[in-house]
Amino acid sequence: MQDLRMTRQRKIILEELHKVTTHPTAYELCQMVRTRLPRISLGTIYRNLDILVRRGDINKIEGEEMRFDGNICKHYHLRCQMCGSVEDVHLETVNGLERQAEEVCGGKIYGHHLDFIGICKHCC
Amino acid sequence: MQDLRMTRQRKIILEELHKVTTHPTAYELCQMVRTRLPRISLGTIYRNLDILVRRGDINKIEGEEMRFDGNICKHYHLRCQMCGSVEDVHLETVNGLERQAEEVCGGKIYGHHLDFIGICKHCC
DNA sequence: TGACATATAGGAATGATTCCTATATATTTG
DNA sequence: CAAATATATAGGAATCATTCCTATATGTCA
Repeated sequence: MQDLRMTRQRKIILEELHKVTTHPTAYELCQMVRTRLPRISLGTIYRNLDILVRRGDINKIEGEEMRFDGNICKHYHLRCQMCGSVEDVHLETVNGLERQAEEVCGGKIYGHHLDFIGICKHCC
Repeated sequence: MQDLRMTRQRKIILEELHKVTTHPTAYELCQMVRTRLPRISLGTIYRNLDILVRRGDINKIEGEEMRFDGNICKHYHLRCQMCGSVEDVHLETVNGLERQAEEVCGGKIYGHHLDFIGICKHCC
Protein backbone atom coordinates (compact mmCIF):
# COMPACT_ATOMS: atom_id res chain seq x y z
CA MET A 1 0.00 0.00 0.00
CA GLN A 2 1.53 3.24 -1.26
CA ASP A 3 -0.18 6.60 -1.10
CA LEU A 4 2.03 7.85 1.70
CA ARG A 5 3.11 10.86 -0.30
CA MET A 6 1.50 14.07 0.90
CA THR A 7 0.60 15.95 -2.25
CA ARG A 8 -0.38 19.59 -2.41
CA GLN A 9 -4.05 18.78 -2.92
CA ARG A 10 -4.09 16.13 -0.21
CA LYS A 11 -2.45 18.47 2.28
CA ILE A 12 -4.91 21.25 1.61
CA ILE A 13 -7.89 18.91 1.90
CA LEU A 14 -6.64 17.80 5.31
CA GLU A 15 -5.99 21.38 6.40
CA GLU A 16 -9.46 22.51 5.41
CA LEU A 17 -11.03 19.57 7.21
CA HIS A 18 -9.07 20.45 10.34
CA LYS A 19 -10.47 23.97 10.30
CA VAL A 20 -13.99 22.84 11.13
CA THR A 21 -15.84 20.56 13.51
CA THR A 22 -18.94 20.31 11.35
CA HIS A 23 -18.15 16.99 9.68
CA PRO A 24 -18.59 18.20 6.11
CA THR A 25 -19.73 16.04 3.24
CA ALA A 26 -17.37 15.49 0.32
CA TYR A 27 -19.21 18.13 -1.64
CA GLU A 28 -19.07 20.72 1.14
CA LEU A 29 -15.38 20.05 1.62
CA CYS A 30 -14.88 20.45 -2.11
CA GLN A 31 -16.40 23.94 -1.91
CA MET A 32 -14.06 24.80 0.96
CA VAL A 33 -10.99 23.50 -0.85
CA ARG A 34 -11.94 25.34 -4.02
CA THR A 35 -11.35 28.66 -2.27
CA ARG A 36 -7.67 27.67 -2.39
CA LEU A 37 -7.55 25.29 -5.36
CA PRO A 38 -10.26 26.47 -7.72
CA ARG A 39 -9.67 23.72 -10.26
CA ILE A 40 -9.89 20.70 -7.92
CA SER A 41 -12.43 18.08 -8.96
CA LEU A 42 -14.88 16.23 -6.78
CA GLY A 43 -13.33 12.95 -7.86
CA THR A 44 -9.99 14.06 -6.46
CA ILE A 45 -11.66 15.00 -3.19
CA TYR A 46 -13.25 11.58 -2.86
CA ARG A 47 -10.09 9.73 -3.81
CA ASN A 48 -8.00 11.68 -1.34
CA LEU A 49 -10.54 11.37 1.45
CA ASP A 50 -10.46 7.64 0.92
CA ILE A 51 -6.66 7.62 1.10
CA LEU A 52 -6.69 9.78 4.25
CA VAL A 53 -9.14 7.37 5.86
CA ARG A 54 -6.89 4.42 4.99
CA ARG A 55 -3.91 6.29 6.42
CA GLY A 56 -5.88 6.90 9.60
CA ASP A 57 -5.60 10.69 9.29
CA ILE A 58 -9.36 11.20 9.31
CA ASN A 59 -12.54 9.25 10.01
CA LYS A 60 -15.45 8.54 7.78
CA ILE A 61 -18.92 8.86 9.30
CA GLU A 62 -21.40 6.78 7.40
CA GLY A 63 -25.00 7.85 7.36
CA GLU A 64 -27.36 8.73 4.58
CA GLU A 65 -24.49 10.67 3.07
CA MET A 66 -20.86 10.21 4.05
CA ARG A 67 -19.33 12.85 6.25
CA PHE A 68 -15.72 13.26 7.24
CA ASP A 69 -14.18 14.02 10.57
CA GLY A 70 -10.65 15.37 11.03
CA ASN A 71 -10.73 14.51 14.72
CA ILE A 72 -9.40 10.99 15.14
CA CYS A 73 -9.61 10.88 18.95
CA LYS A 74 -12.36 8.56 20.12
CA HIS A 75 -15.62 10.41 20.51
CA TYR A 76 -19.30 10.06 19.83
CA HIS A 77 -21.76 11.95 17.64
CA LEU A 78 -25.22 13.45 17.91
CA ARG A 79 -27.32 13.27 14.77
CA CYS A 80 -30.00 15.91 14.70
CA GLN A 81 -33.19 14.56 13.19
CA MET A 82 -34.36 18.08 12.47
CA CYS A 83 -31.45 19.60 10.55
CA GLY A 84 -29.34 16.54 9.74
CA SER A 85 -26.21 17.93 11.35
CA VAL A 86 -23.65 15.71 13.07
CA GLU A 87 -22.16 17.20 16.21
CA ASP A 88 -19.37 15.89 18.44
CA VAL A 89 -20.33 14.57 21.85
CA HIS A 90 -17.45 14.99 24.25
CA LEU A 91 -18.23 12.08 26.47
CA GLU A 92 -15.94 9.46 27.93
CA THR A 93 -16.18 6.47 25.58
CA VAL A 94 -17.55 3.30 27.14
CA ASN A 95 -14.82 0.79 27.90
CA GLY A 96 -14.88 -2.96 27.75
CA LEU A 97 -17.78 -3.19 25.33
CA GLU A 98 -15.70 -4.84 22.62
CA ARG A 99 -14.64 -7.65 24.91
CA GLN A 100 -18.22 -8.30 26.00
CA ALA A 101 -19.46 -8.29 22.41
CA GLU A 102 -16.69 -10.66 21.31
CA GLU A 103 -17.74 -13.12 24.01
CA VAL A 104 -21.29 -13.03 22.74
CA CYS A 105 -20.64 -13.07 18.98
CA GLY A 106 -17.26 -14.55 18.40
CA GLY A 107 -15.14 -12.94 15.72
CA LYS A 108 -12.70 -10.10 16.24
CA ILE A 109 -14.04 -6.74 17.30
CA TYR A 110 -11.83 -3.69 16.94
CA GLY A 111 -14.03 -0.86 18.11
CA HIS A 112 -17.43 0.69 18.11
CA HIS A 113 -19.29 3.66 16.73
CA LEU A 114 -22.00 5.27 18.80
CA ASP A 115 -24.43 7.88 17.50
CA PHE A 116 -26.97 9.62 19.64
CA ILE A 117 -30.29 10.34 17.97
CA GLY A 118 -32.19 13.45 18.88
CA ILE A 119 -32.57 17.16 18.28
CA CYS A 120 -29.57 19.43 18.60
CA LYS A 121 -29.70 22.47 20.83
CA HIS A 122 -29.99 24.84 17.85
CA CYS A 123 -33.16 23.14 16.64
CA CYS A 124 -34.83 22.76 20.02
CA MET B 1 -50.24 10.79 9.68
CA GLN B 2 -52.30 8.10 7.96
CA ASP B 3 -50.80 4.93 6.54
CA LEU B 4 -52.14 2.77 9.35
CA ARG B 5 -53.92 0.47 6.97
CA MET B 6 -52.19 -2.86 6.61
CA THR B 7 -52.30 -3.69 2.93
CA ARG B 8 -51.58 -7.07 1.41
CA GLN B 9 -48.18 -5.97 0.13
CA ARG B 10 -47.25 -4.25 3.36
CA LYS B 11 -48.19 -7.29 5.41
CA ILE B 12 -46.16 -9.64 3.25
CA ILE B 13 -43.13 -7.35 3.32
CA LEU B 14 -43.27 -7.36 7.11
CA GLU B 15 -43.72 -11.14 7.25
CA GLU B 16 -40.75 -11.74 4.99
CA LEU B 17 -38.59 -9.40 7.03
CA HIS B 18 -39.58 -11.26 10.19
CA LYS B 19 -38.41 -14.54 8.70
CA VAL B 20 -34.75 -13.55 8.76
CA THR B 21 -32.20 -11.97 11.06
CA THR B 22 -29.87 -10.96 8.25
CA HIS B 23 -30.97 -7.31 7.94
CA PRO B 24 -31.65 -7.40 4.22
CA THR B 25 -31.32 -4.42 1.91
CA ALA B 26 -34.41 -3.15 0.12
CA TYR B 27 -33.35 -5.01 -2.99
CA GLU B 28 -32.78 -8.30 -1.17
CA LEU B 29 -36.12 -7.99 0.55
CA CYS B 30 -37.73 -7.30 -2.83
CA GLN B 31 -36.34 -10.61 -4.12
CA MET B 32 -37.77 -12.38 -1.07
CA VAL B 33 -41.18 -10.77 -1.42
CA ARG B 34 -41.29 -11.55 -5.14
CA THR B 35 -41.47 -15.26 -4.36
CA ARG B 36 -44.97 -14.44 -3.10
CA LEU B 37 -45.87 -11.30 -5.06
CA PRO B 38 -44.01 -11.62 -8.34
CA ARG B 39 -45.23 -8.26 -9.67
CA ILE B 40 -44.21 -6.07 -6.72
CA SER B 41 -42.01 -3.14 -7.62
CA LEU B 42 -38.94 -1.88 -5.83
CA GLY B 43 -40.60 1.49 -5.38
CA THR B 44 -43.41 -0.15 -3.44
CA ILE B 45 -40.87 -1.93 -1.26
CA TYR B 46 -39.11 1.32 -0.42
CA ARG B 47 -42.34 3.21 0.22
CA ASN B 48 -43.68 0.52 2.50
CA LEU B 49 -40.41 0.12 4.38
CA ASP B 50 -40.47 3.83 5.02
CA ILE B 51 -44.06 3.60 6.32
CA LEU B 52 -43.20 0.62 8.52
CA VAL B 53 -40.27 2.56 9.98
CA ARG B 54 -42.56 5.53 10.73
CA ARG B 55 -45.08 3.17 12.35
CA GLY B 56 -42.27 1.74 14.46
CA ASP B 57 -42.79 -1.80 13.15
CA ILE B 58 -39.22 -2.09 11.91
CA ASN B 59 -35.90 -0.29 12.18
CA LYS B 60 -33.74 1.19 9.51
CA ILE B 61 -30.00 0.59 9.76
CA GLU B 62 -28.09 3.25 7.91
CA GLY B 63 -24.73 2.41 6.49
CA GLU B 64 -23.31 2.50 2.99
CA GLU B 65 -26.59 0.96 1.91
CA MET B 66 -29.76 0.94 4.03
CA ARG B 67 -30.67 -2.31 5.71
CA PHE B 68 -33.85 -3.15 7.56
CA ASP B 69 -34.38 -4.93 10.83
CA GLY B 70 -37.66 -6.54 11.87
CA ASN B 71 -36.47 -6.78 15.46
CA ILE B 72 -37.46 -3.62 17.27
CA CYS B 73 -36.15 -4.61 20.69
CA LYS B 74 -33.10 -2.57 21.61
CA HIS B 75 -29.95 -4.29 20.49
CA TYR B 76 -26.62 -3.58 18.89
CA HIS B 77 -24.99 -4.65 15.64
CA LEU B 78 -21.68 -6.01 14.46
CA ARG B 79 -20.60 -4.83 11.04
CA CYS B 80 -18.16 -7.22 9.42
CA GLN B 81 -15.48 -5.37 7.50
CA MET B 82 -14.72 -8.49 5.49
CA CYS B 83 -18.14 -9.52 4.15
CA GLY B 84 -20.24 -6.43 4.91
CA SER B 85 -22.84 -8.36 6.89
CA VAL B 86 -24.67 -6.84 9.84
CA GLU B 87 -25.25 -9.23 12.72
CA ASP B 88 -27.22 -8.75 15.93
CA VAL B 89 -25.26 -8.43 19.14
CA HIS B 90 -27.33 -9.65 22.05
CA LEU B 91 -25.80 -7.46 24.68
CA GLU B 92 -27.45 -5.47 27.43
CA THR B 93 -27.77 -1.92 26.08
CA VAL B 94 -25.87 0.71 28.01
CA ASN B 95 -28.16 2.79 30.22
CA GLY B 96 -27.96 6.41 31.14
CA LEU B 97 -25.90 7.46 28.16
CA GLU B 98 -28.62 9.72 26.76
CA ARG B 99 -28.83 11.70 29.96
CA GLN B 100 -25.07 12.17 30.10
CA ALA B 101 -24.95 13.24 26.47
CA GLU B 102 -27.79 15.71 26.95
CA GLU B 103 -25.90 17.34 29.82
CA VAL B 104 -22.87 17.77 27.60
CA CYS B 105 -24.60 18.84 24.36
CA GLY B 106 -27.94 20.30 25.24
CA GLY B 107 -30.81 19.42 22.96
CA LYS B 108 -33.11 16.44 23.35
CA ILE B 109 -31.67 12.97 22.94
CA TYR B 110 -34.02 10.07 22.38
CA GLY B 111 -31.72 7.13 21.99
CA HIS B 112 -28.51 5.81 20.55
CA HIS B 113 -27.27 3.45 17.90
CA LEU B 114 -24.15 1.44 18.54
CA ASP B 115 -22.32 -0.58 15.92
CA PHE B 116 -19.34 -2.75 16.62
CA ILE B 117 -16.69 -2.82 13.93
CA GLY B 118 -14.74 -6.00 13.31
CA ILE B 119 -14.71 -9.34 11.58
CA CYS B 120 -17.58 -11.75 12.09
CA LYS B 121 -16.94 -15.30 13.22
CA HIS B 122 -17.62 -16.69 9.73
CA CYS B 123 -14.88 -14.57 8.17
CA CYS B 124 -12.29 -15.11 10.90
C1' DT C 1 -73.18 -0.04 -5.72
C1' DG C 2 -70.93 4.41 -6.32
C1' DA C 3 -67.75 7.98 -4.87
C1' DC C 4 -63.54 8.78 -2.99
C1' DA C 5 -59.11 8.05 -0.93
C1' DT C 6 -55.04 5.62 -1.04
C1' DA C 7 -51.85 2.08 -2.98
C1' DT C 8 -49.58 -0.01 -6.73
C1' DA C 9 -46.49 -0.96 -10.93
C1' DG C 10 -43.39 0.69 -13.83
C1' DG C 11 -40.27 3.57 -15.21
C1' DA C 12 -37.91 8.10 -15.17
C1' DA C 13 -35.25 11.34 -12.41
C1' DT C 14 -31.99 12.40 -8.85
C1' DG C 15 -27.89 12.54 -6.42
C1' DA C 16 -23.86 10.51 -4.17
C1' DT C 17 -20.05 7.91 -5.34
C1' DT C 18 -16.90 5.49 -8.36
C1' DC C 19 -14.59 4.72 -12.63
C1' DC C 20 -12.11 6.00 -16.88
C1' DT C 21 -8.73 8.41 -19.65
C1' DA C 22 -5.73 11.76 -21.29
C1' DT C 23 -2.71 15.00 -19.31
C1' DA C 24 0.22 16.80 -15.65
C1' DT C 25 3.34 16.37 -11.92
C1' DA C 26 6.66 14.28 -9.01
C1' DT C 27 10.48 10.84 -8.33
C1' DT C 28 14.32 8.17 -9.59
C1' DT C 29 18.22 7.02 -12.15
C1' DG C 30 22.00 7.60 -15.19
C1' DC D 1 20.20 18.09 -15.54
C1' DA D 2 17.37 15.07 -18.58
C1' DA D 3 15.08 10.93 -19.63
C1' DA D 4 12.29 7.25 -17.91
C1' DT D 5 8.93 5.84 -14.83
C1' DA D 6 5.36 6.07 -11.47
C1' DT D 7 1.59 8.30 -9.50
C1' DA D 8 -1.87 12.12 -9.25
C1' DT D 9 -5.07 15.15 -11.33
C1' DA D 10 -9.24 17.20 -13.92
C1' DG D 11 -13.15 16.38 -16.11
C1' DG D 12 -16.69 13.89 -17.31
C1' DA D 13 -19.14 9.48 -17.93
C1' DA D 14 -21.01 5.45 -15.63
C1' DT D 15 -23.10 3.22 -11.71
C1' DC D 16 -26.26 2.30 -8.28
C1' DA D 17 -29.36 3.18 -4.38
C1' DT D 18 -33.14 5.86 -3.59
C1' DT D 19 -36.98 8.92 -4.62
C1' DC D 20 -40.42 10.81 -7.58
C1' DC D 21 -44.12 10.73 -11.05
C1' DT D 22 -48.28 9.10 -13.30
C1' DA D 23 -51.79 6.27 -14.89
C1' DT D 24 -54.23 2.45 -13.21
C1' DA D 25 -55.97 -0.55 -9.59
C1' DT D 26 -57.77 -1.54 -5.18
C1' DG D 27 -59.85 -0.88 -0.80
C1' DT D 28 -63.18 1.80 2.23
C1' DC D 29 -67.29 3.69 3.56
C1' DA D 30 -71.70 5.73 3.01
